[in-house]
Amino acid sequence: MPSFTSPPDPIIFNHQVWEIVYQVPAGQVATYGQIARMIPAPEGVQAKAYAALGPRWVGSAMAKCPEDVPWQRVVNSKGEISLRPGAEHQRRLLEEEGVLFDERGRINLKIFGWKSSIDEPEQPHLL
DNA sequence: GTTGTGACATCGC
DNA sequence: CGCGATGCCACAA
Repeated sequence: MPSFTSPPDPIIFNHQVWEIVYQVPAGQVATYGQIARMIPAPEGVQAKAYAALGPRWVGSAMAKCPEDVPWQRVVNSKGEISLRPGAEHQRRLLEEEGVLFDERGRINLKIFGWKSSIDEPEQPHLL
């Protein structure tokens, strides 16, 4: 199983990802892109490359996530559970946490989207 | 050495 | 809002 674009320090990066996922409270979900943006690009990695690969790095990190990590709370930007065996189980776990799914099996990120501290920029003034 | 793939995001119509 | 196409890196066979 390819690590899919492992950063210079995959161990460190994965740890960063897991640490963030740990911070996701039950009943809320975070997206791969959101998590990727919360982690600074490792040295030697172009910002553009990181922008394109960050989310996937997060994905690969989740592929190796320990059981302690609530990987179930990590979904794609569409608020949908990624294709993968056990998705039904994941959905069930989220429902147990109070996360509601649309008829299409998607989560309303407007409601259940995790509000990370650093990902919550100050609201711009509408001049 | 080449080919294929891999838990995604974003832009355009 | 939904669908289609594109971008980018590293590892494995």
